[in-house]
Amino acid sequence: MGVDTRWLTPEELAAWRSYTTLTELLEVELGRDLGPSGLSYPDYLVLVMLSEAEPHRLRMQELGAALSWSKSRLSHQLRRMEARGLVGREDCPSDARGTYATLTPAGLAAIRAAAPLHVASVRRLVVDVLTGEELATLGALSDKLRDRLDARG
Amino acid sequence: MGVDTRWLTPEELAAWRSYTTLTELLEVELGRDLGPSGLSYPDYLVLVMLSEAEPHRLRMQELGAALSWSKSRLSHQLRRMEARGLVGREDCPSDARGTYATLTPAGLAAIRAAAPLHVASVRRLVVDVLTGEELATLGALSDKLRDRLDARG
DNA sequence: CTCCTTTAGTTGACGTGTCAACCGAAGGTA
DNA sequence: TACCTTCGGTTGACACGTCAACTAAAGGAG
Repeated sequence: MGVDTRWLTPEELAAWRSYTTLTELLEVELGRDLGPSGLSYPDYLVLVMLSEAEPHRLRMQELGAALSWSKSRLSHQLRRMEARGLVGREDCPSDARGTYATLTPAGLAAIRAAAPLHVASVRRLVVDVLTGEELATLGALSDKLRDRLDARG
Repeated sequence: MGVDTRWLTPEELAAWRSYTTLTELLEVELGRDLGPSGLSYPDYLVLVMLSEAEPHRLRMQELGAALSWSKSRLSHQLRRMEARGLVGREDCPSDARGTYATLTPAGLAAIRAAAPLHVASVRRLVVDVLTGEELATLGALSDKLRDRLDARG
């Protein structure tokens, strides 16, 4: 068994490589565009979540779930960001195990400065390159694949 | 200026987040599925390229171009793989600056063992989840975006 | 109350990837 | 010949992310 692998057809392989190559390039490019702001892409994602919360704080728990990040990834990321003064940590009164991640004034200023840059980057590289219909299709296909990922695991 | 940022519409934002979330999850999942083989995803990509070459070797140059990797990324990756005996390095006779990356017997054995695992993973997570038409659409959209990326820079 | 499992989060070691600085050879041009 | 730029590749410092081990509190079951 295992010997009878169903290899990918040339068409399947081509489509798959197109997709993976794109995502790798895109990630690098988005990160580079964000560079001038002094924020990395992970930094940006964290700050977006915190700035959308009211008040500007979230349990590590919720933050991790919203980003689909592992506990340890989040913990490391916040440690680095805390060292740079972008976020803070507070104990949770109602659950002694819990921790709130909070947005500092410096973090708020940073995300406000970076957001226009990032949006312009996303538009230039993706959103404005596709028609509305194409973008919707891309989103729908992504959702379909994601559902399967979540379902199985 | 810059103040008049064209923010993403809710539809655009939703599609964009679907796409990015998917790719993050997918990357983690593909890496995990490859785990039992002892190879990482980057390892796998390098070995695929070398095993497709005849004889089993490529100039760093070509390898980097084929993978769209930076020189330094490739150099680091090969150093680590060489230490594990998966690849070797040879001087290039015709250009004293050049280096060949070569596939060792251990590297060949590793890729032969890992390939069925990886293909099964790609099928399970992506290829077999979509219809042929959907997959082709995904590939075409990726190509379109990639063209724009290459064109601009 | 005691024990046990689950939940929340942190830490350390390690593989990965970026950037910038560097080195030596190749290939002009004067 | 000498000079100068480009090319091919390596290195070091540092940011990122995974896994596995760990601490400590919460929430049951007996």
